[in-house]
Amino acid sequence: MSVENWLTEFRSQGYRLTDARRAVVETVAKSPRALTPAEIHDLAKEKYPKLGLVTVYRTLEKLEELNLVQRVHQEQGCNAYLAHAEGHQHLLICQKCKKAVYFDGDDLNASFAKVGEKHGFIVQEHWLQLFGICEECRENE
Amino acid sequence: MSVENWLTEFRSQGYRLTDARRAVVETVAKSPRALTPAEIHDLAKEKYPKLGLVTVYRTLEKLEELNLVQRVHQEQGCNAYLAHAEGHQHLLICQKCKKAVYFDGDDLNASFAKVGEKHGFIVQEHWLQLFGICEECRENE
DNA sequence: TCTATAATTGAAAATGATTTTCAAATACTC
DNA sequence: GAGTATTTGAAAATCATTTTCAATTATAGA
Repeated sequence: MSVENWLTEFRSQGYRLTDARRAVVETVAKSPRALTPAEIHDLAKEKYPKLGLVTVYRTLEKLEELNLVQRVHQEQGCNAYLAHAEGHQHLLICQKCKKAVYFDGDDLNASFAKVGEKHGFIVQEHWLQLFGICEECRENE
Repeated sequence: MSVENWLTEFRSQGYRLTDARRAVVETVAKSPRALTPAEIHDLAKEKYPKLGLVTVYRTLEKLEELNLVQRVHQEQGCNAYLAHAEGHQHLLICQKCKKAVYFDGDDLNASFAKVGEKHGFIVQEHWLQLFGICEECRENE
């Protein structure tokens, strides 16, 4: 989904379109990797210098509510945000450059249900994230 | 691994055995679900009333370092600790009572490697957690 | 275009979790 | 049992996040 779509989505929920929000949305939408609120603040200030960190938090809250971004959990912390993929997707993250790629794991659902059954659980959700090294990073060693 | 083993392990690393540590270790080792530092503090104070929250943090740090506990990530937060399983294991967590059960997912490794390959990644680690409702909780509806 | 108004803003203060500091208490070695 | 280095809890410091609030701004309607 493009930056414009995000902004339209924002408007259609009754939220106003401001320069501050535009700067945050563009920053997150264009990033190849998950960013923390502080990182978003730093990057987005280049577009809109007056931007306050509080507004970053408030905008992320709304973007999460509209399902346009998701929070990403990593060893280094659980407060980074990434543009959300359509449908149910999983993440593949490069341990070096932190680039995130979505993949679908539909074929794994049956295995997950079976594992649950074995332990008396009815599985309703799952979290799956793969970590590795991407091609680019391997080449630039 | 039993509480006594944990304490022995502690000693063999040169750490001293104190009542405060014993209380923390017993609390975490015996819990069927992941606990936050504050929860551990509350529970362990029943065994050792003088216990300070700071000591809970410090003891958890050491237990994590010795691979006796692991941090568990959940929707509600990422600061809960659980006794670690032997070898590489995954978690199945009840969304109602929060009980955690380990399972091994060795048969999934090949699928994970293949997903990575498709995107140019060499997969080195993965995080997998299943959430559902356990048998007991279904019965007590 | 101009105006009225409600939403949004950033700064500062408040909060909550975690970490650091430090003097007193203590586990362990000899 | 004495000496010493480790560990302790309380209080202070830190850091991320949230709340408060007066000033600013986007938008709807004149």
